[in-house]
Amino acid sequence: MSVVTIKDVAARAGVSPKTVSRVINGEAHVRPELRDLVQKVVAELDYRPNAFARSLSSSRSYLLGLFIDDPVSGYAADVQHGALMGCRARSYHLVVEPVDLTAPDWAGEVRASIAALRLDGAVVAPPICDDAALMAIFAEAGLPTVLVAPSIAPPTSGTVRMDDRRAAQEMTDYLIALGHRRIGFVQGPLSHSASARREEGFRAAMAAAGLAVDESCVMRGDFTSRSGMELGEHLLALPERPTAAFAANDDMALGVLITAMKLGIAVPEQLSVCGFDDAPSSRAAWPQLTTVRQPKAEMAMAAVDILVDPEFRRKAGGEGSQLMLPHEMVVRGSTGPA
Amino acid sequence: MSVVTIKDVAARAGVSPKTVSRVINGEAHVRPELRDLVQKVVAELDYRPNAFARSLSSSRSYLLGLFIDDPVSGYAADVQHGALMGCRARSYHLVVEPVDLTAPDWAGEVRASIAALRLDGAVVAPPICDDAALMAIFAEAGLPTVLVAPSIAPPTSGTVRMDDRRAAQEMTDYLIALGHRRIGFVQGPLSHSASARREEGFRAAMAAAGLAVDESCVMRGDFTSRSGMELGEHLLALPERPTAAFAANDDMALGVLITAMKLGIAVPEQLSVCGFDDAPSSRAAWPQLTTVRQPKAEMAMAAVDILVDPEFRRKAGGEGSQLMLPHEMVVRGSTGPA
DNA sequence: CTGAAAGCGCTTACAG
DNA sequence: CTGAAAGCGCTTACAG
Repeated sequence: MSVVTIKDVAARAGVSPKTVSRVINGEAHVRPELRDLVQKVVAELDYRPNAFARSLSSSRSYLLGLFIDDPVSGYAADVQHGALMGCRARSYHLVVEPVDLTAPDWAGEVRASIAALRLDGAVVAPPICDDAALMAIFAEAGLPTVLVAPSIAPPTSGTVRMDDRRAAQEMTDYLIALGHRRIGFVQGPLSHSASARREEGFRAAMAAAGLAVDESCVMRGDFTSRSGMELGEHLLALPERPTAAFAANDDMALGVLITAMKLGIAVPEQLSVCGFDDAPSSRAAWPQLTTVRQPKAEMAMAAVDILVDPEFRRKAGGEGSQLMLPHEMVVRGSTGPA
Repeated sequence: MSVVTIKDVAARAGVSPKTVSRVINGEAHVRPELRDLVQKVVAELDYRPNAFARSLSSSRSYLLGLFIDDPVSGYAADVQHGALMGCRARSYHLVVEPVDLTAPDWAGEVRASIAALRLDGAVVAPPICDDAALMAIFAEAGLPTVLVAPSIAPPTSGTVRMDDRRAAQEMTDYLIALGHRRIGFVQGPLSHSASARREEGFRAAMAAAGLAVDESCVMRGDFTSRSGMELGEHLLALPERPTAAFAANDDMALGVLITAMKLGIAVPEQLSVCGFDDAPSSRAAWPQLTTVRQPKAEMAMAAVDILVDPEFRRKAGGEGSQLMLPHEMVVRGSTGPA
């Protein structure tokens, strides 16, 4: 049990607790010899500052909250991993707070966490980062907040995102370059702001290539593979079947893939299928899905950096910085020439 | 910003801070009228005890650590979700601590977390719950520790698990009942203790049915779908091809399924495939995988309960309790008559 | 550059 | 049943 306190270190080093505090926190104005001495004693005694005492007397908790809708999804896991790595690199700790906007007292629970834990900052994942009521709670608590892939950009400490629109456009350009002209699009749910941006990118690319979008080939899903399967049945039963299907996420693309398989439509020979996210399901499929890698972990890590590292924040554009991280097209076996 | 302190509540209620403290912590010996009055004031002022002050003066932090190998895996996500729900139900908070046993100073990082956060307890997920060095750190720190699905049962505060051996036996029984006699088995990696238990169950069922296990049909994978695909190629190229393949987890089963599909072997008509875990990948496949649902979230929630609820702990068998939670066979489309 | 004093917001013992 | 005192282990302001 670590029972070494700052007093023990001070006594052993023959200095005051305040000097030990200075050394630990890397403050200036300590003679080099003293600094070295204290550091030596700290190491010898294996002293670890009590985070609670620290945060009780200072205004910092060294704790960041990750507010997330559904911590079980693959998306959430990547975001969390990134946030975790960011915290670790900076000696912060991460408290994961699931937020269920449909629960009766979700707001009370969020407020309780903020108040009890004196969080130093919040990282908020989609889709809840688009909820105005939640944002209001953070603002009211004066909690520095960085949003990951939000739809809009409310006045928070910052946002980190990727260019969904452009990525969808690139994917569509790629399909067009393969010779596809009749391309089905499976939209994501309206509740996820990325849905709209991905659709915009798709339409922009089609328009730029002078291709008409047949609205009977555009249908709305809910990001589950089940909806992809159902919509796939409609799409593939169309009198004039599309030669390619682009789904707004991988799970739905997987659903389309499965339906094609059931119907005996060969992928990619008779139908190219592509998704978005580079989710685990994109690799579980066969053929593996062509998709867009979303820098989920990187976005979360950058969010942490903005929160705790003044220098990083400055470089990212200061308070309210809007960081855009690069994505990546991942071409696999599910797409081919028309 | 919540700046209401215990003093504010005490002053407004006309009692001492100590009385407020008693009410908040549900201690006995407070006159009902006073109790009601204090509770009313707490509600009015929206008072939230400062968790740090609380843990500084008491010995509790109201913080539990979830120590986990790879927070990105689907397994981890379920475990975490359960732990989170357990904490929420009891006003604890969860700090997720990834442990990479291959990192140079993982032990130092674990010690630092324990010391800085004064954790009240640790929930440890597989496979790291089988690491002796890690267990030694917890023991040395005097940290109550509950293991989820461990292989062995070192002297910790408790373990929560399912009966892997029996579940594998039931799955094998099921295949045998379907008429399968020649059954391939894809072993999990030796690093996961469950691998051995699942194999034992498979062999026990075969033996009980008087069936010989052809060792050429038993091969070791590493729990990835890639290994399942590779081993599937060997398995399905065998001169006497098995009519069923049982993989020690879903990802590998999925790999076998994909290989079968590539080779034009119909599932389940020509080959039954089943996995273990009820991972997301088991549903992403087509046909969907027959598998065993492992009560991952439930195990983690029970681990939290053992840690923080004396009554639950007593019911579970007191210190060092060994809790066994029920699993469930999930029969889907990937298995059929031989 | 260094330290003595006070205080963060609670709870633990101890009285009564 | 209730409260006054002391203290948890740090940091903040303030001196020097």
